[in-house]
Amino acid sequence: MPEFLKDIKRTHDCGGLRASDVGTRAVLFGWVASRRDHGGCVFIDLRDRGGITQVVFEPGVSADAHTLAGELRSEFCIGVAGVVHDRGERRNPNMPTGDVELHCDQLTIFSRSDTPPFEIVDNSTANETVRLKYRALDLRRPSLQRNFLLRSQIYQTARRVLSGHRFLEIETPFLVKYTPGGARNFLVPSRLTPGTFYALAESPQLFKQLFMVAGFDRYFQIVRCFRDEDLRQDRQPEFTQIDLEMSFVIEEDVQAVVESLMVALWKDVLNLDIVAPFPRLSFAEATALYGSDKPDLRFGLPLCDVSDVVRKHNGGNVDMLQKAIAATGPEPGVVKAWRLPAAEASRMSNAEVDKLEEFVKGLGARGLARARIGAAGAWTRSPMKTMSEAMRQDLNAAAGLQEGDLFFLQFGPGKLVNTVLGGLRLHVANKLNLIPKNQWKFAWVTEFPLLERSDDGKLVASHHPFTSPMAEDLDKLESAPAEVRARAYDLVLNGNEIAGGSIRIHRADVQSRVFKAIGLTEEDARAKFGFLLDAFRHGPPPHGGIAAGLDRLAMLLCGADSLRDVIAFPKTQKGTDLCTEAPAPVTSKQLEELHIALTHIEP
RNA sequence: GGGGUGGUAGUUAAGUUUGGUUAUAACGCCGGCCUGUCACGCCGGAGGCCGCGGGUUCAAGUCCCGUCCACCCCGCCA
Repeated sequence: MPEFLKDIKRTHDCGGLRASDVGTRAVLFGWVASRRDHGGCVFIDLRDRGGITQVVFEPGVSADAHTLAGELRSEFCIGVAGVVHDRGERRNPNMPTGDVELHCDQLTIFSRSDTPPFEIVDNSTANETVRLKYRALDLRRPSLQRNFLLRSQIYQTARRVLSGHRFLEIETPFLVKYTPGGARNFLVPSRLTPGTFYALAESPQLFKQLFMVAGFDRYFQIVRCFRDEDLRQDRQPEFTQIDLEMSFVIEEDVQAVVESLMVALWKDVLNLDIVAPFPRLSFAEATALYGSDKPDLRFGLPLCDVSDVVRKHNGGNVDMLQKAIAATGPEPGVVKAWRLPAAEASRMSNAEVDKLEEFVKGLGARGLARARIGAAGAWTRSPMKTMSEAMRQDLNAAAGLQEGDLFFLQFGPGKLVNTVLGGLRLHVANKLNLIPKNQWKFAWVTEFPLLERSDDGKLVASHHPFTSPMAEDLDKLESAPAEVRARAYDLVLNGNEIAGGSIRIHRADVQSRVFKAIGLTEEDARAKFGFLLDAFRHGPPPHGGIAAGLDRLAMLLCGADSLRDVIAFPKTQKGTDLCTEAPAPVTSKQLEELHIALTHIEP
């Protein structure tokens, strides 16, 4: 008696059989996706990662197999052998294998299954919580299997493209020295040196710069990074980057490599031809027009800065606007407007418009000044009734307002105004379905500010302290440091930041001026990055690089809604893994070994 | 740290506004019948700490307070 696995080997996967296989014997292994038991005749949909094939059990073909098939239930793992038959008139056009079926004459049940906690189907309605708990079952769903197939293709393409550009794949440590600034690190206690800690690397940044000093010239790595920050739909505490660094380059060289990678990814994964080079816009343009440094360019509807108009009229007899432009300090007050043209505005009821105020309050706004434009530029339903006619007319002209338009004003610190109006632009566009599907709008956002104010008003590096300032702004490093632009660039796709990088500083004099600008003394710098500064004393090449978020790329290429659908074992928003129940307490013995005592919390 | 949405059979939801008999449905599950289904069909059945803890009340899924969990967002993410 021939045995499955030993004598009877798999001949196809469950997506492979076609009309051309009719008449041949085939052996399939997989899981019972569904059964339709007609008593005298049993149908099984058999699923594996390749697809689904209908298997038929009839007493006339094999009484044993037919009897055993009566025991089959969802998610039993089985092997079947038999002859491939043409389904003729009864074919199923909805399945790739729908022209054929396997008439099973040998069946083995490898293992049985409890009733699954949710149905293993593509359009599963099961709550994500229960799916994450039973992640292995969730990962059986064809749509998730496809996501990981595409993700695997991304690794292959990245390696092929970058190797083709002479990049060397070299690994860097995860257990690294804690460096302050930037993302919060996960800490790992050292048992061998009690009282000291490693940090989990938030990125290989400093190591890849050492590679350039080492003369590797071009490095890349598909690398896990760890950041102990709050999670989002597009942010996980551990995530994967396609990280690269190149010597003897300027911005365009790095960007060209990334563009070639994107072109190849879209071709290999989606068989789409995207056009490079991608358009460029400066950080100043992006935030001015879209209120964001990662603008969604699939639709227009830009913002409009009307600070000058309001300033010219000294607030136009509206108290809150007067106060807004009078604000001074590190964050001068701005007034920005957003116009929703009549065609779209007519699709929003006044009640819906009023609801937008609640939405923007959630973004941190105090309120939402707004108006519907009536005949002859009159403002209706506006809370700013005291506004002077002169300023109203100037605002109409500045924003290009026409009858039927909706008009929104936001004022205050520039960053908040941009968050609010940029968020409103996206919110309304989503609500009104103004964002075209199946479009890929890549863009480089360039000329980021080198420095920014932290909460306590001190200047900090906005990217990292090794980012090179733009040559034309170098002389402002001491006189107007906040205005210095960096040789930094982000790649943006459909409103997502998918890569970010910069040309680095390789000159010691520039590096110490940047340290000085962020209030870092020579001693501080040595304590924090001494190993890098030491290396840079021995002929560092000019260099720059970038890191692309592989998970976000996978999410976009898969059309997934969340990073959790392209990461095999993702964390929840509180950073827990519902499948393994990490993080978890450890024993007091383990803590003792590490010389760690818990305060306030019992182990 | 802050704002919002949700939690009711295995699953997805209704019921909560206005407290009142035995908490409803679909899918799934179990048993029976069925040789052409593919959302199979027909007959029968089981299945509930209404997230958890307190309170108000003659009476709480429903009202109040607290808390936990999940999701979305702001801050944060050099």
